[in-house]
Amino acid sequence: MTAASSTPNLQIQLPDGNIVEQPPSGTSMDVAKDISEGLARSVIAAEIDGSIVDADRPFGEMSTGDKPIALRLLTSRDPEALGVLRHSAAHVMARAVMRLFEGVSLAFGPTTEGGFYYDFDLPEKISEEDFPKIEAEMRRIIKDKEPFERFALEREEARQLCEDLNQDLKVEHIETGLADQTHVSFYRQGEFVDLCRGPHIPNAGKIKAIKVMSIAGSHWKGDASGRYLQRLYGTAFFDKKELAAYLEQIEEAKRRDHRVLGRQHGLFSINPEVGQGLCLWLPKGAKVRVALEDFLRKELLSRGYDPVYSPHIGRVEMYETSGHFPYYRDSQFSPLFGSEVGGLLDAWSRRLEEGTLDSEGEEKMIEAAKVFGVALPKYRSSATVEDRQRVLHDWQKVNERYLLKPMNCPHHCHIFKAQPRSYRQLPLRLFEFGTVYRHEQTGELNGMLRVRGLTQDDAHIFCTAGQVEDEFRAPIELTTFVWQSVGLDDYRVQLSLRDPKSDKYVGTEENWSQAETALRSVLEQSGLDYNEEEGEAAFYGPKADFMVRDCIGRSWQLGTVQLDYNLPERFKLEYNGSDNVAHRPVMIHRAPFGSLERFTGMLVEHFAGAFPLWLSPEQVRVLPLSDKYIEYAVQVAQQLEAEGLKVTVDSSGGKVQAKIRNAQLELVNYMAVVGPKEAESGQLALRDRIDGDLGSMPVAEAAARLKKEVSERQVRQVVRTKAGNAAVAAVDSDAVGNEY
RNA sequence: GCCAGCGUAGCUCAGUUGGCAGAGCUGCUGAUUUGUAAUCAGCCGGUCGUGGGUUCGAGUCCCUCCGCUGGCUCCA
Repeated sequence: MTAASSTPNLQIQLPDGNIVEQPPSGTSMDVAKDISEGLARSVIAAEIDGSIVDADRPFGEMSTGDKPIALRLLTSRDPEALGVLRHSAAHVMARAVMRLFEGVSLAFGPTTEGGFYYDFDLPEKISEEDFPKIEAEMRRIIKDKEPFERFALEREEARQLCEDLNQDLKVEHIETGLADQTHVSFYRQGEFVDLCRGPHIPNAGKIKAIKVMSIAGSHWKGDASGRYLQRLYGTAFFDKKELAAYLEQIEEAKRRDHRVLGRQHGLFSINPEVGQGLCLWLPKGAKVRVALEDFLRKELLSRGYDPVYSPHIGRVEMYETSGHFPYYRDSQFSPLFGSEVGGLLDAWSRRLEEGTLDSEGEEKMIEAAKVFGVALPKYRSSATVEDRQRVLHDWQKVNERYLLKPMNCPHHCHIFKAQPRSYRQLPLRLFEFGTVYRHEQTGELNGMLRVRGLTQDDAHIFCTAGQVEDEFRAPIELTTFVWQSVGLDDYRVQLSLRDPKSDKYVGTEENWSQAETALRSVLEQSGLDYNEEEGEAAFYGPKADFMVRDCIGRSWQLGTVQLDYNLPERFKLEYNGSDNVAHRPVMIHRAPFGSLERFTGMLVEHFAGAFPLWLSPEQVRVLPLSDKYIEYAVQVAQQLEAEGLKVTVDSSGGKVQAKIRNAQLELVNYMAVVGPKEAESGQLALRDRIDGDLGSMPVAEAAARLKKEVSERQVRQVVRTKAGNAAVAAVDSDAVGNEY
């Protein structure tokens, strides 16, 4: 197609298999132009041999050998293109900020799931009032349609350039983060030059819709002790309609906020006087939880789990054995001491460990302990800090210290140990809805999603190494079953494996590779969508975490299945094998819900408060036409209750229209209107929250209908249609079972 | 824990340059006796998150603490 030149042309293979030729200076854009001007206009970037690059990168820079270069032209229709657009929009935003503010130091500006951000260090505080002028400046930049021009420099030149530009964070990054690079790339857009890996869109005019979303704090390279930066969030799209839809989705998420709906519908309450992060389950919320617990308990019992119970506190020594106490000390509530001097010795011991206790302070501690009647004769004669700590620790051991339990597993390990175990008893599956307490940082607390007192649907499976595969498969099947039962069918799994280069892991090499192979093969067989993350495993074993996507597209990390080689070792768990020799079991932690608090909060948002019948705290409300029919209404309610349904009677005055409106707004699944006709014939007029009036029918018929819906755990997915419109619409009124 | 914003009745919110604390819903009382998304009237309800300061005077301006929200860091 193009004229031959002295250097040999490169072969470019298009997705349809066709091969075109380009000189080494040719670009993806040139290929596009050869195909059509229209295509060239819509090209955003290119995928070359699997990596995404600028559309104007010469092929010569990227040719790796004699194979044809695989080229895919990306337009706004390709999902990858949006990321490129947003990254460029981040540059545009940074450029606008530099035009508007003095002394801006640029950090990083990556894309995120919903848009992008850019971190800045600048003397002035950016506030929301600045957003309109930042957006206006961005629009001016976009209107100029200036290109993004890439150039590469040697590291030292690059460092010098950043220094000349007064970009000290970039200088630091070149010196540290990019220390192993010989060349680094920059992008220039008009007066704005930024150290950047790219790729970028051909010119700023491709950005059709932008919005600056929010401002927040962040830290340089994520180090909480590092330099404090201001993070400006924004988003960008190829189309104004897409931006509007995105903003609408955010509004929708706000309307579904479980904290708002939880209060509005009387599900739960979190009150600072009760305690930060400690939730009160109000009767209606508790009914939802009971339904979830009953459902799961029944499943577990039928799947070979044994119920157990354990107390809310346990001796600190047990958590020293498990390793939780020393390792997670800062996110636990302080220990409860059997003796009033316990707190003093604890603080004393910590100071010794931190090395923050001078001899004067040490003397004061000794004196203070004496006041409490505690003499520690061996303390002074102990030479080393370790010996002194041991003296304190020995005293603490005989004087009880308890921890509000942060984990159930140590208790369950002791249940395993409570009797001699034979291989014939394995796998042993112990489950408990165990409430644990963790002193989460104040800034982390979030409604029911992050609390300080939470109930895990916890279980620990003790099994032989050979049983790992089966015992890993079963909880995964259970988890997916449980989620489908509540109407969640969009999920994926993250398999977290060890980092082969690290030595922080416990357990033998053989166990790990055997376990990782087993987990991978289970996930492979299950057909689940999963990805592997090397280095993300816990130090004690590999794990599979479940991410669920709710009906408005948000991801939640909920259930988990984790292998553990550590606790059986620490608690010296053993079973007698068929060879009559003691063996160490493998332990599996698993929780399909994660925590009842978080799971319920997520469900509230997923259903926008409108629970399916089987989970609903108020399944039927009987509405007497007037006071005259309250008696009959109560009778109907009793009949429905006798069938196991959750029923209330609205005995307030007023018209039935008002009662219906209230019941609809309170998301009661079914209404039963009763008046003279029904009272005479032993009927009720059933009204469905979703489909409206279903007509009169005998009470028994209505009960049977609802019982069927409950037992099938039907999820008739509900979606709010428009802003402020409380109407709920069935996506598919013929939906049965768990499908929607 | 760090940064920013916010805190007025049970809930949602108004409250002007500093000048007598308001509305709707909820709740209570009464009237109404109702057929598939709002019957009417009256009443109750607040040390304006806490403590201090500036001022003749503070919901409003300043400081402290507490709490909430968003983000950062963390998440066994």
